[in-house]
Amino acid sequence: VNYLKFRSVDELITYTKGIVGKRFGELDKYNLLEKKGDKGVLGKIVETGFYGYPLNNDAKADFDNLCIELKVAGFKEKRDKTLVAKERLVLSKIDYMEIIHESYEFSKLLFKNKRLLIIWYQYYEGKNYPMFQIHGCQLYDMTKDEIIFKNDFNIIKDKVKRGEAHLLSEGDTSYLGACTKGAKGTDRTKQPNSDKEAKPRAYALKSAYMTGILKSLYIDSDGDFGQYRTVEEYIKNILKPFYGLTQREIYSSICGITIAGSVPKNIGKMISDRLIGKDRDLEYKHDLFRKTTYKIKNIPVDKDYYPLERLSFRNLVLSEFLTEWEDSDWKTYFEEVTLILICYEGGGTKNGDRVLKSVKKITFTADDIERFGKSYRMVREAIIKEDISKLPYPKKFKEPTLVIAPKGNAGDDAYENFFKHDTTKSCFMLDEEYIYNKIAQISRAE
DNA sequence: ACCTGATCATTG
DNA sequence: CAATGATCAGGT
Repeated sequence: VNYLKFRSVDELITYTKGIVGKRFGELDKYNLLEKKGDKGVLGKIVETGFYGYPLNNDAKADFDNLCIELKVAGFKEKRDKTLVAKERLVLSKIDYMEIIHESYEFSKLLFKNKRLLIIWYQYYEGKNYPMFQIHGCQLYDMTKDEIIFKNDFNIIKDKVKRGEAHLLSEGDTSYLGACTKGAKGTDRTKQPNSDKEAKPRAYALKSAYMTGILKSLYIDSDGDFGQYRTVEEYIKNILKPFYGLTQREIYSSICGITIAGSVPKNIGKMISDRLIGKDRDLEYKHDLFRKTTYKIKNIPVDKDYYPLERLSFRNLVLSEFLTEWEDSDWKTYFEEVTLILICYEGGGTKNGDRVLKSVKKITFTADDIERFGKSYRMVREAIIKEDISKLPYPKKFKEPTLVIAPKGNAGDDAYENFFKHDTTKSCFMLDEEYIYNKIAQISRAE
């Protein structure tokens, strides 16, 4: 039986606004939170405790008559105080045998409906669900992003068609990810067109996309990308007038002052901050930045795009490594981030005299992610055993990968003082050769 | 000539 | 005043 409780969208929204401020504890009239392990429990609590649907397996407060699907999603505050979605939103399982015969339009796959009624609650690490509070609700029309969804779907489909289901990764696509499914990472399933068994995967709205939806709660926008289709195009267009110029020349031409003393090590970042925007302001600069996590990096390369330096990431925080790799923030970060590399050519030249060459974009594949997992686990083990010798020092790897490196001020003894403060004086760095290979892969694909 | 640990100017 | 984004520079 379908409960046609709401006859119009307005009626539904007006009623739903009443949920804001409530906590799961007070909504949970059937004590569903006491049982553990049910992933969809929050949705059920809202369906039964707020919309009054009966508690049985068929109970679905999906408002089919209005073509609206209910989703309960969490957000959290990051260390830098920005708000992000807690996790990706998993949709249906990908049936490898079926997908190759499906077209986007008819794929039963994704969303039963194209409008989502999202109820946002705030999640706190290590706290209890009954205390979590609902902060807002929103009707999101996904047809706005249809072009990208369709493209993402076809990327996944084509890969399976080529017998490469085992090579699928979240990095392949923009909004619609193929995320791994199954409690054990060792589960494998059959695929057409190849004898290799692949990890079972599901369609999911990437968490960066969910964050984008969250932002549309408080940033106004019409979702118009204007003349640009991709972030790369947008950035290249901004940098176009400066190709062939040195860092010093670019800086003085945009700031009006020449660099007198020593050249700041982050002169590239100072330039990209001014020209393109600071990383945290990007979302306000252009809608393109809204639903994917972009990170702008500046890097010196030689004439073949071989990096002269490693890529550094933010300082390691001990407490972040309490989480196992599979559920870690670092894994999510590497899965979802798109690095924009602004390349300056400068073999034999010093910082400041390097010449703006080009822009490259890299994302990480499942294979990359698994390698990074090794480094992560080494840090985790070092922390658990309080033994710095377990850290992923560069010399520990035969092949280039993600390694640990000091990052601080004179006198900080990054390794000796590794356990002193939660935020360490060390960071992850990505090896030059590794980056070179990523750049080469992308250039080949183009 | 690299690696890899160390360091620095800028930023929030 | 510590975190960030990156380069510097000493030892091999």
